[in-house]
Amino acid sequence: MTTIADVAQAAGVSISTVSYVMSGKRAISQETRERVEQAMADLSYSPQASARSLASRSTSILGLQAPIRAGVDVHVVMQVVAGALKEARAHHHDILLLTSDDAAGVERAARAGMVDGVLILDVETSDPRVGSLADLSIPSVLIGLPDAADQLICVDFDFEAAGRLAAERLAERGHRTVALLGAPPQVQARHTSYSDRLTRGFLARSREVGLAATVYPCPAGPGATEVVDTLLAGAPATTALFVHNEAALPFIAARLMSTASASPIEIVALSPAELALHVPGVSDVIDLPAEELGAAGARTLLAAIRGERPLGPELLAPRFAHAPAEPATV
Amino acid sequence: MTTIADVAQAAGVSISTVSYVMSGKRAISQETRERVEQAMADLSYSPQASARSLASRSTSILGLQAPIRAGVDVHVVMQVVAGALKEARAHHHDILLLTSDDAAGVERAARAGMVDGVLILDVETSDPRVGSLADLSIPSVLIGLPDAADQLICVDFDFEAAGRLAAERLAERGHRTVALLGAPPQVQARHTSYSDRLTRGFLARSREVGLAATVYPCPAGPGATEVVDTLLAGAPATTALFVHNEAALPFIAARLMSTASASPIEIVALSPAELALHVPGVSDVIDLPAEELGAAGARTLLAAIRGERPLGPELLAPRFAHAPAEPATV
DNA sequence: ATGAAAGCGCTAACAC
DNA sequence: GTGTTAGCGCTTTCAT
Repeated sequence: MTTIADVAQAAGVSISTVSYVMSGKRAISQETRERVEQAMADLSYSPQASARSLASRSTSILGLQAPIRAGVDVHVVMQVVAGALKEARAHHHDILLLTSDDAAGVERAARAGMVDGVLILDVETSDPRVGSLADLSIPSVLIGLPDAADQLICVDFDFEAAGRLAAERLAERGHRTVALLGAPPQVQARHTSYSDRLTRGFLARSREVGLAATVYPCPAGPGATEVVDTLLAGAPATTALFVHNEAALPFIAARLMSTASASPIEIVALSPAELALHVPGVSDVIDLPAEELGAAGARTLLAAIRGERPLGPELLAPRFAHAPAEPATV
Repeated sequence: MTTIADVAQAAGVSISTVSYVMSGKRAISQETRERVEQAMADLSYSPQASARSLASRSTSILGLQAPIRAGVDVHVVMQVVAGALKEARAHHHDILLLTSDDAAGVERAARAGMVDGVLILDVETSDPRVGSLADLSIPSVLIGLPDAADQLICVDFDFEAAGRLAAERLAERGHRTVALLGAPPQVQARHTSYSDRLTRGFLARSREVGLAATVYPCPAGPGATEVVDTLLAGAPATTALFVHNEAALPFIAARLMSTASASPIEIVALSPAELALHVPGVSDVIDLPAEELGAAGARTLLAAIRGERPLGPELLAPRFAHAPAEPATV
């Protein structure tokens, strides 16, 4: 195992010089720097993380608590994690996986000094995990928007704006009676923040633009088919659907296409773009930028670790995944 | 921040005594142990991971390289990760997420002494990542079975046996012409080890039991419907399907049910049990024990870190997810 | 059964 | 611009 002392000796300098070459925290002459870098390469030296961390009191590791829970879309979670990981690595940080749904795990990692900060995914409206977060010695960032968000750093997709955007688009298209097919029942029952906000935005804007709107929870998979049938039976005037449920979307679309009807029912989906763009029957997709969300969370956490505090929650604005049907010149 | 010195002082003992109380590496009198434990609790002491790791030259962290790649079933990956994480935590270890598909990342973490071992998921038949693994200073365990598996520790589901088991079951049921609907085209093209092994076992045993069997790659989602149509058109004698593709399964099942036929086509699925058990039209499910696989991988890695070497690859035997349709008394 | 002390490999004052 | 050195908080010999 090569140590910093080996490198120093090989380069004919002191160990602090080697250290400063690595950190860039003080000026080094061009010549010395080159000798040191050559020595590091020759010896294929890697600094020891634990020693560095003990001396510097920081780890270059972010804790990540991701949920593995019923109804949570694993695809979205994976993408958020991928985005966070990518961003973290881009800033020379690693990610330690913390057991899901376990406030104690976060505390343990924080107190053992294993991580410089924690990123917490899929936070619920009243999440039991947020309580202990405030008196942690390290910063934390939530992806999600809990009730007690005031004193916490939060990053999320702007679900409320997405709901409004969908209502506007449906109204523009001339619809009068629409429905929101949302998250699975167990997610709605938990009052997951995003589901509530989406609904609120959709209903509010629908009212403003004169849209009659109803909301249905929707199970993933083939079960979605029944919901569609129930909906069409109960509200036959419905001419368009706003679907926020990637796992149900193909089934809903398939069901609508097989249901012969005078005017086909239109679908606007909120989903990761690549999952919904090619589902036949979906006319518009509001992208759920999962990877970007993870990256934003990591970026904000890194900023917090540096001591920067954001002013309020950071909400990613909704966007349609492809250009609207109107001419691009508008 | 409380240190071991604070605890020692509070308990009126030396630092080493506190250390030995924690590690249990030498005998401590009942009385002393209690005083020390009391002091640790009073001060709510957590040992500092980096200091411990620097002194002991081990981290209690497992590196985990999980793929986030086209065609890989995210649900299965998540379950494997969950199983590994659970097992690791049960043995007081943590998990560091390593960037996917990046041999350099594994090396970096190993050489920086960030992890005591690495667990590598979804290894392909000829995986570029396995080359550098052998001359790492720390042990590694593959979940998957690459070609050059001889010198590497591998854990996997026994896909070949699962293929045979499916063929046997279909033959028992009286079928004569069957088909395997497998992984998405891009996975098969990569010659992912498991896909090959499943096919091999299925075809070999089919031949032995007099089954005419064909293999079709199968895209996830609605695209699967077309494959079913193609198959039924090309081989109308087909009376049963063996499906290994969770994401396509509901679509395949739905398609078969809508295709009115004299005798319905039977489906045996290989899938995580909870995903397939309740899909209508699926008669038998061979469970893909994803979580167990992750746990087995972690367990084997922990054993390897302790210095134990297994003799050959560890293959989890396939099992039907629920009791066969025959009377339980048989 | 317990204590003293020498490191582990690095960072960051404090020199010059 | 570079070197010296005192820690960082633990584990683990070596003593007793």
